[in-house]
Amino acid sequence: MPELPEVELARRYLEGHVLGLAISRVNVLDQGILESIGPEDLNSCLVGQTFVAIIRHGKQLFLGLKGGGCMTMHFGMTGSACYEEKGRVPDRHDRLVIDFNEKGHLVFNDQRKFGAISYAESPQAFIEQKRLGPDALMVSKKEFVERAISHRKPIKATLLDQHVVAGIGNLYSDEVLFQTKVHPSILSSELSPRRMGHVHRAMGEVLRASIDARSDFCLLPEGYMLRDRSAGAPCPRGNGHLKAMVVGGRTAFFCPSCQPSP
DNA sequence: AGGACGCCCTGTTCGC
DNA sequence: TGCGAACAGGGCGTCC
Repeated sequence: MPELPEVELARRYLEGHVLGLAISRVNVLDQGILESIGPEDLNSCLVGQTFVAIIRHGKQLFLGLKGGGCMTMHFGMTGSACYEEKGRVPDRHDRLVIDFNEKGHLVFNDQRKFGAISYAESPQAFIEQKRLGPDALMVSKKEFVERAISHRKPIKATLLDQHVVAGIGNLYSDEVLFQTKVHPSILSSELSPRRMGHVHRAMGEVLRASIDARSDFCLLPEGYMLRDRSAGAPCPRGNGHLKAMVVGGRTAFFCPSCQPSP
């Protein structure tokens, strides 16, 4: 499930593969993934252009165009992007293919179609239009604490709210709360600034650790619950077993012993 | 403002 | 064995 670390890895990957290539054709295989733009318009926005920068904000990617403007890309749950040097063996979940003059292709694949592609004048314009909060890796402790503490809802729901901070999904929110020993259903507004500061620090550490591990959970440090996030799995600190509960409409895994209920 | 749903979508897993 | 229900999950919309 692409969250900030996976999207950052995709950003680096695209940066290393598609910059500077001349776009010759956009082939929309499934219009369902286009958001507020049609295939023809997207085609005319892109053809003849080149990508000059790949920018990430939270879980959102922006492929900046030489002539200004950018293609936006969101991976939803199952989305991925890859560059193919030669002809690609077609996959039934390929949703959009961008051909380059140099013969390569950028393929956007998305099994469950929760992903989205659109066009924006700038990343900033898109971020404002969607009212996304600051990026989880960029936000200062001060701003994060202020924003998060102002919400009277479970801390888990606050971390998942992209308007508060952008980039955290269900899995990493569990890890951040486990690392800080905070129960997922404690109200954000009930946490002291000091503890919320700890959540901020853990958020940065967890996201960076996952990027460093190339998002391979097996390579995460010992003591990370994402190495085995399931009900009944042993607590990484040896304090019993993990438990599942629904918070803010999502399944949260936590350690009842390390993260005492409010 | 926030909670509780429902919907989108499809592959997997579970229960009968 | 086989079928359908439940589930997962990000984001958005609706109603209370």
